[in-house]
Amino acid sequence: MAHDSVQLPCDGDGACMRCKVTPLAEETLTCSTCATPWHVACLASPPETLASTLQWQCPDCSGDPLPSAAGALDGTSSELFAAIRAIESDESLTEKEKARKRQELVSGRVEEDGDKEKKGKEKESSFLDVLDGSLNCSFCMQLPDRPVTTPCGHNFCLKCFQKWIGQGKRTCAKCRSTIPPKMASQPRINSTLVSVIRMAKLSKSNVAAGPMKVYHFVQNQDRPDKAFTTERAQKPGKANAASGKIFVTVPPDHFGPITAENDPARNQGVLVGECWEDRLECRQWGAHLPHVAGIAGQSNYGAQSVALSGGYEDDEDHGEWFLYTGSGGRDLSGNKRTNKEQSFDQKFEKMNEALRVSCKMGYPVRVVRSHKEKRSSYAPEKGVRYDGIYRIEKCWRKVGIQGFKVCRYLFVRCDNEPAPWTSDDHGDLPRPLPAIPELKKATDVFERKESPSWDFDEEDNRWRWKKPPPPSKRPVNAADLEDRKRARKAIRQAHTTTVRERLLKEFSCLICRQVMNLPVTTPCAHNFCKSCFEAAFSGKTAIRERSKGGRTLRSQKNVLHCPSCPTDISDFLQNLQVNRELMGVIESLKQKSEENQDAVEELSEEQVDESEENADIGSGDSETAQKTKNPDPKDDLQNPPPDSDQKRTSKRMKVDTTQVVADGE
DNA sequence: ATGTATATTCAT
DNA sequence: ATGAATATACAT
Repeated sequence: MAHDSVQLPCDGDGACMRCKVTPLAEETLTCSTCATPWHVACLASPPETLASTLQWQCPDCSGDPLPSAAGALDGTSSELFAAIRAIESDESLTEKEKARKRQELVSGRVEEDGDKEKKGKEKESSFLDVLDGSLNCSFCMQLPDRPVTTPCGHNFCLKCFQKWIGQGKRTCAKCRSTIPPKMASQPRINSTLVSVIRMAKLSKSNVAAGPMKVYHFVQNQDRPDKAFTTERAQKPGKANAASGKIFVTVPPDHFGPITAENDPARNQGVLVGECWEDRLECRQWGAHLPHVAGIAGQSNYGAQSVALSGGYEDDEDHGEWFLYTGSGGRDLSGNKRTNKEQSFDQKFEKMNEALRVSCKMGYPVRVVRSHKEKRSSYAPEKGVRYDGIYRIEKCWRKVGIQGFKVCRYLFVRCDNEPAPWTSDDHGDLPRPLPAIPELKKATDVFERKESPSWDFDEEDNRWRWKKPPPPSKRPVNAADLEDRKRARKAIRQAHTTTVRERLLKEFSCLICRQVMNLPVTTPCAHNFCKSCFEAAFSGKTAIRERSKGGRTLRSQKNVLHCPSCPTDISDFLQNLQVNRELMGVIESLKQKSEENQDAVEELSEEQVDESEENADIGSGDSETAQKTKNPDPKDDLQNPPPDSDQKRTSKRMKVDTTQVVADGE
């Protein structure tokens, strides 16, 4: 640990046992598990977001002393922070009252703004009561939908705010402060507030549905350590950077979400809401590979991802859907990398054609938004953010703002996780296409005729591959391949280790402590290797005496004790039988463990590729993966079932030994 | 193979 | 503002 490792909670008097100061209430954090108060300033890794604050566990309970990263909260957030903690630590409420308040939360309203259909009259939740309505949008008096926050610290729904601005108003509807032109023209969604509202709903569903629902939505505290860059890249900063290692194991032409199976580094996949510093770092996690270009794709195959970076002024972002402009049409001769001036028409070729193919096939297209997109309220404040899967529903050409033709694409979100800007507790549902006025003047309109590859499954209630994704045409580079092999090997070895451990634990000889060879089970139900057992009685066996025959036999017989207990097992010794049932179990377990080992060693590169492609089919939906996966026996080795088999066998073993014991007696 | 385009990034 | 390094796709 790089930081000071001493971490102590507050004592009975509320004083921090580390700095001896009694912190203010706002500086105290209570562990969600053990309810111990801690001084925030003395924590090695204080929670960085409000969401993580609510569920914060103290170092003792989490056992997870992550290095600290500065996570300064702005003024608005601090208010919220205090308000939320007020709910948490409201001592005027008994547990019963808290439960009742929670119940009210459960029955609280579902937030919908005026533009959508109201879902009946819903009463204010206790969450709002506690916050004193301070978060509410002053226009619709509801928790803000797509919240935006003015510099004067007042919150509104994006749509309410835009309506207000649209009426020519330039003062805050709540305090009459002047709204800066930038805020008026480019309101940005307050992601902290999104988290707060989402969290309120979480705590709601938490009470209603028992276990906390896990949302696959990340804030930056969940990000891994700084992405790797090559030595070369580190010298002059990120200019002239080599791209650095790609952490995920998807081929470059992989369509759809990047799932945990393809994330050996974190076993998590690329989650909606994940942010990166820049395009290079984004590339390292596979969300959008091109370092410069906005479209990733191949003209004869399809487009896998796009970046909304504000490079084309015709772009129009509505969050769940947007109008995207194709690339090209600009003279970039020389070493220019930016030239906003369009000097010729765009055509459906190269990347623009790749997008059209994805439209035609209904492929899932990953979307990242860059902070450079200044005109969109949905762009992140900084860096590049993964916003999930979209489909291209239509494309066409029109005359762009600069007078030359541009390719146009209607992107509509279709992800199973909620977008980073909504506080919804569910992903996208199929929605009607928006009306596009510019389509009236469009040429070369193209609409998908066939059924889309990625579509909503009404039974599963989620988006998934309805047709197999196109097979990867791109070889995976050797380094990646090695990574993948290593990752798989590690997983399998973890499994074989547990098999071994179980073998040792349940089937070890009480004498040599090894897995039994030719197991014998005594009437007193102790198990040994036959050889160990016999060796324990070498020179003492009664067998020889017996072979002499005669009446004195019984009286001559020695009393021989079981090596593990005082039971006389001399009779058993005289007719020593290997427990063949038990031996069978042990043999099969040993074999299984060895097969797994062999599988690790024998797996050729082709086989890795093959299984990787199979895994691709279900990416974004593990259940689908199961359904569509080839019934290749190797798959079983690669994804061994959980240890249900083992439990069964070990149970059977117990029955068997009882049988043996009964027989013996 | 070689050259060029591309919605980047950083230094000069 | 402008140039250089960089990776991918695609044309030559």
